[in-house]
Amino acid sequence: MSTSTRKISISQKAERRRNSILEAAIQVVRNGGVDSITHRNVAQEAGVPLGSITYYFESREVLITEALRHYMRRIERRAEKMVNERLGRPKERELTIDTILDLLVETDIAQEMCVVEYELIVYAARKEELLREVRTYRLGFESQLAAALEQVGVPRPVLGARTLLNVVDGFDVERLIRPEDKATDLRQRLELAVAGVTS
Amino acid sequence: MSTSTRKISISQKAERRRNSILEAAIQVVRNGGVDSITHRNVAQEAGVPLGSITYYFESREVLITEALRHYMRRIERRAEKMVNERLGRPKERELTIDTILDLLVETDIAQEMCVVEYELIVYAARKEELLREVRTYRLGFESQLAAALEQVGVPRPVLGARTLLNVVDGFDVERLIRPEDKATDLRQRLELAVAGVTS
DNA sequence: ATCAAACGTGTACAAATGTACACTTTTTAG
DNA sequence: CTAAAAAGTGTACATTTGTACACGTTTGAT
Repeated sequence: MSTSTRKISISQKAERRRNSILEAAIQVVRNGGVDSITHRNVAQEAGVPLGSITYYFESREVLITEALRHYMRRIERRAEKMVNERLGRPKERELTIDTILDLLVETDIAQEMCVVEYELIVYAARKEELLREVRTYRLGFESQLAAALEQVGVPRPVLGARTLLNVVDGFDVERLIRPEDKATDLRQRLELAVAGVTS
Repeated sequence: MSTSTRKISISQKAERRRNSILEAAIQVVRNGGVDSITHRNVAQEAGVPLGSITYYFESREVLITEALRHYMRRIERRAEKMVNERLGRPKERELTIDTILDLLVETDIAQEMCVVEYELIVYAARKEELLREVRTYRLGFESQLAAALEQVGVPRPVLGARTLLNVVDGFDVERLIRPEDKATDLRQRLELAVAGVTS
């Protein structure tokens, strides 16, 4: 049994090391974009020797793909956590359009996130397999939002969800271009769009 | 006089050659992204010798920047032309929300365009000077749309314009991920959003 | 304790890249 | 027509890149 726990703890250590490389890779993307993901950059950022990168990832493309997958999973976890916190006690306060919008705005707060998000999309646009994963990653948010909208009694929840998410995406793109803008403005625009959605 | 015309025609020729390199560079971006802009790729695409690239552009970064500028100017011209065609005879039919939406949808038709557009934005996000130019490039559309909305009597034209453009951007991003979708869907979403804008 | 096997690292190398620059070709002035 | 100057091109090279792989180190069974 001691051997098995030892084994597990070792593979856990390796797992952590692998993860820290992936974290470093995402950080590199944030700072310099996907094309600045090089073995040497990532190794330096992660504080591991060059050889470790090729040891844990068989090629640069795999490293990039895994890093972007890692990013998607992290965002999914964060979003899930936020939904639970916000909508955790369904009987205390009932679901309203307002809480849905709050959720959208607050899930979106991570300004540094959107940089990686669009790097991801632009990169994935040319990689068939990764693109499929990005599709389901984003479809997840869409269907969650659509379900929430339906619950609130919105006439065409799917179309509504898509439109609202379009506004969020467009806002994020705009924020890439005008980093100074605050997220409060997003709330206004969502309210504007939601007026059409609810009618 | 013959000398001067000769001079002009030569510099025109050089200008055309430069332009064809820029066109080739944009084509390369379309196919493989900004990072596939290499001297050799662009030279091959343009059908010019390698040395010509360094001759016309002092560095790779300048080449990329100029190519993206070239792209922006082309889109601006195209949009202007489309506005003129659509709204050219102001007395024949008056401006309505519907014609504005038509314009937005039709200006957006170029699916291959959006690939370059977001490559541009993601690249420019890290280059201060180019970013400023992208800002004014996009502010141009925003203020034109806002003016049109105001003319139609929309209460908050600037906020409305931003929101509608967000929908368009979001739709384009979505189209990067789901290339099969048609632009008819964009119309529906804009109608949804516009219901909020006009109220 | 020992040794094989898995794990991890440092180095070396081939390929690709940006760019300098010697060179040829074309243009222009006298 | 001729020579100087400008325009354009081909080549060579230093640098950066991904990656292979020989080598040391740690782990686990006996």
